[in-house]
Amino acid sequence: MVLGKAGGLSDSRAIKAAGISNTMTERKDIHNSDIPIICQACEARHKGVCGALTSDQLTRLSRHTTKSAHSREEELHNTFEDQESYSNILSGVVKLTKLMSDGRQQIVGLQFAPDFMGRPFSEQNQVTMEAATNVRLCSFPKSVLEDMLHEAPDMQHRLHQQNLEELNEAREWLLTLGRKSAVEKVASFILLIATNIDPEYNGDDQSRVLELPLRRADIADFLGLTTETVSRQLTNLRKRGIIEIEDRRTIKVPDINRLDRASRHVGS
Amino acid sequence: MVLGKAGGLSDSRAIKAAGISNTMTERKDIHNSDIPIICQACEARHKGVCGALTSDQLTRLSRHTTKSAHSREEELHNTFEDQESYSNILSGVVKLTKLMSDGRQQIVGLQFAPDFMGRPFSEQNQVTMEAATNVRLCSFPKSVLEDMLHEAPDMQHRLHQQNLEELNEAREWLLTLGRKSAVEKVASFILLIATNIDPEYNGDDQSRVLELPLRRADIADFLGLTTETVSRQLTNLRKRGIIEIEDRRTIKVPDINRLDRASRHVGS
DNA sequence: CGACGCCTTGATCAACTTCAAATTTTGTGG
DNA sequence: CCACAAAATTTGAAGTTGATCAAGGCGTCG
Repeated sequence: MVLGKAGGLSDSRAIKAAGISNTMTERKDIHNSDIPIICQACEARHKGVCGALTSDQLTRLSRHTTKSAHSREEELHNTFEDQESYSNILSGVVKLTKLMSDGRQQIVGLQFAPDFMGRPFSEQNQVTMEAATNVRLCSFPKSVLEDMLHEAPDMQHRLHQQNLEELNEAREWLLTLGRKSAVEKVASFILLIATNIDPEYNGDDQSRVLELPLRRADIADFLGLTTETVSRQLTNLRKRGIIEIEDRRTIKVPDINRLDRASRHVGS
Repeated sequence: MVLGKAGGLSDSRAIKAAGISNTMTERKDIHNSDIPIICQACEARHKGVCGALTSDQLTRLSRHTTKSAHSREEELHNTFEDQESYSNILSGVVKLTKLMSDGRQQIVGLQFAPDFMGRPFSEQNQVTMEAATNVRLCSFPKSVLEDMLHEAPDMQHRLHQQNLEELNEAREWLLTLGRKSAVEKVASFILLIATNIDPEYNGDDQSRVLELPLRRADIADFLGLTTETVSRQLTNLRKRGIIEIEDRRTIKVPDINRLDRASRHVGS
């Protein structure tokens, strides 16, 4: 992953590990003194695959690590500087899409920080990865990561866990695509975002404001609908008071339980 | 898994390991002399997770192994004789389904021999397992298998591989459910069966006869359609000469490439 | 035979798509 | 900051696909 847009003209900036500054909050507990600086503020060290590594292993891995930034709609590849690589998502949302020869398209998954991107020990699965929002990645050469996987079974295990989670999500989505109406699909999507983006609480527990990481056309590709239908169902939900549309990318959910009900019930 | 139909009245027969006979062809190369008899003819020893075990490990596992038979439509549980368990599919097809509270249903995956059923190291994923055809299982207590997984990293690895394969299939199916027309869906289903059931060749490479493991209602639940639509699209394909319907459960595919085209193209 | 389960076929209907156009938002250059 | 062009979204009207409702056929099992 990293460096993009097939053609070559890309505005992604690759930042050598050493030169990082803005996102790295270097002050931390003393316990972190042996954690590589580049890793200290990284979510992947807690919830991601890197959490399985000792500080020594982390140090070795970090020596080959490269961070990079990518802008919206950029295609992400598992290559960096001619090396095959894997990445962790540091921030942003990545969409996994499948394309048919006649142009029909389906988003088959979304990945959020601190997900791991790539498929060690597995052949291609014919999905393309695209930045849905601006995205920052932390990438390592395949070989280095694979060595690490061999010596840290826990890391393999975490990867397995993530893959199982993806399988659960894919199956949940099969139900959504196969059996839900257009409104239910849109409600399900908003709910998915609400549960994956760290929610911004708004006084009480129920009301929250969401930043949609996808534009209408992407939502449509995710839900197997058209942009027009997505738009119509959003206004449908708005008129029923289930959501408020603050601006096209931001939605307020006054009562998440009502939204949840809307994602599983046909009637009004 | 094993023993079924929630209620209790079930015609599944549990057969203690020692007493197996019919499906076990005991003659085998001398190399197999140290392979447990119960495992000798088992596909799971080659393509399944058991393939990662040494004959010693296999022997230990087989001591706690129980084979069982289940009939069509029986619900399969991860329990046997009050023990939680995992299973390998010896023969038959198992459907994984999701159910909504209002009765809508979606099949989210099919499993064929010698797939492993169960989710070591993972919480529930809210799917129910049902025998689509008559099914034979080989089950082990959870604890025994989990111990085995700990001492045989290769077995974990195979399990991971199978899960990745399931993820690929689920994502492929997301494309089918989200973006294909009814005919394309039905064609895709037949193609899926053709590639998963060991095909019965018919002279040349292209023509083959398939036994459908699902009835129309199940196919509909798999494709997110109604039985009526499935039926209509099958006759549609028949009239176009892409399939021949020998009897409701058996279909002949004269040219698999035409079927493949039908699964991805809209027109006639 | 007769009942039941399963599948097919037909007619009508509703949901979603398609086509078309208006409106809002965003980006760019002066 | 404004003007203007391009992109994204919304809205409307008409068209299609697949669902729903309703019969009828076929095969199996008692």
